[in-house]
Amino acid sequence: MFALVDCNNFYASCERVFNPDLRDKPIVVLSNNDGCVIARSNEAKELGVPMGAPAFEYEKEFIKHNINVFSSNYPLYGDISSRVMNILREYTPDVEVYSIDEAFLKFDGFEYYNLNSIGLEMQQRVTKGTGVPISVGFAPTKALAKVANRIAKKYAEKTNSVYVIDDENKRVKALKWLKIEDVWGVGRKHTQRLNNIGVINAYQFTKLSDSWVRKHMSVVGLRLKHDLEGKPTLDLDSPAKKKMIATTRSFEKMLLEFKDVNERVGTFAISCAEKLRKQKSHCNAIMVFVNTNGHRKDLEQYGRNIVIKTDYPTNSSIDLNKYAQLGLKAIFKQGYHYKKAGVIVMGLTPENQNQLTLYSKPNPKHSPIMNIVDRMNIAYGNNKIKFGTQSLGRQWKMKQEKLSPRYSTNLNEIITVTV
DNA sequence: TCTGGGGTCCTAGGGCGA
DNA sequence: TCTGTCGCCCTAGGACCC
Repeated sequence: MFALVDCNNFYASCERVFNPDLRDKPIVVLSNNDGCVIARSNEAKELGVPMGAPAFEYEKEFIKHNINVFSSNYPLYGDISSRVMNILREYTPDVEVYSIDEAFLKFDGFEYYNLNSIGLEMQQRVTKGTGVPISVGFAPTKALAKVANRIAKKYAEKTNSVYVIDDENKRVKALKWLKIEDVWGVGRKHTQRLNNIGVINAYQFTKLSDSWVRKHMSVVGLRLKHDLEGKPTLDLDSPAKKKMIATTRSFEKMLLEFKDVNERVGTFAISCAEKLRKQKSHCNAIMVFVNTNGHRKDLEQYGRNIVIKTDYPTNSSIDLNKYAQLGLKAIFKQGYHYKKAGVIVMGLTPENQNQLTLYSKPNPKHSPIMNIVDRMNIAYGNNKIKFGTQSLGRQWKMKQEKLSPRYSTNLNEIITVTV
């Protein structure tokens, strides 16, 4: 059996952990730059705030309904997430952390246990240990565990947020209840295609022929179908090393000058290099992209990307900064209002398994320099060490006007209690 | 005036060597 | 030496996830 454990309204719940006054009050959490709503408490959902709502359009609603608005605080959410996952690991060694707020657990050999009561116990332990409420769904396959979890969440009062699909009747009933667009792995395009042939719920999907599903939804769709039929096809994934690393941002205002965009792109490349060194990898290619603001129909649009192969596998900030600048020079066009840019490093290989190249080799000084840079940044705070293209008096930063303190990861922001 | 960021997997199609 | 075929590799793009 698999379990899918999902934290309820995770970001909003995290904000409540150190601020219990917010219990039962509406909360929304905004994306980077305070752009869109990316998480809502149940109360905010009931007030009709949609997912992805642009914050500026809803400002009046927020005030009118006393909605508590937060900028996203990833250090806090990441820390609470790892605490939740640690508690879950006490129940089974087979845990796949699927996302910041979700994990699949495999319960092999639990045939004679009462899974429902295990679910309730997990829930109590996590809520007591972290303050975050969870929902738990059990089923014989991962896709069905997702369905069970949905039922647990939807009918929280009746199920106590724990639901087990353990017989054929429950499986069929659940699939007939689940709309096709809510099936894990069925997005907008597939929903449209399936609706067109009269499939509106998950049960009808499982009744399609394998060949139709294979043809129109590839092996991914077919695996999903079998999983929903109760034949385990998807197993726990082991935590794989990343295959690409990206740093991309929208700008707080539109940029016109090459030097301004170049400074951002350089900083993104350096950030990618730091992430590479953290996971002890090298990359052999780097992509740089720029985009204008697609929402501004009144302005001329432009967007391009370029991939540059590096001369040798590298994770040096100096190298990647250099390639990023070369890339930007190649794609930047004067006269456009740039709103977004990014750097993605690809072709990742372990640091200690380098393919030798015939004509060029890495500068042997880079590795020790990067080592010192990383150590200084840890000791004195991030971004203290700057590289050539970066401005010393960096003016720009993400808009985060409603940021809560990093209660659990920064000593200076720890909660204070007055008696 | 303001509209996120970071990933994965799969397929089709072209280039290329055996 | 030329040509056809097969399979591998690479890339772009599509679809999905949170």
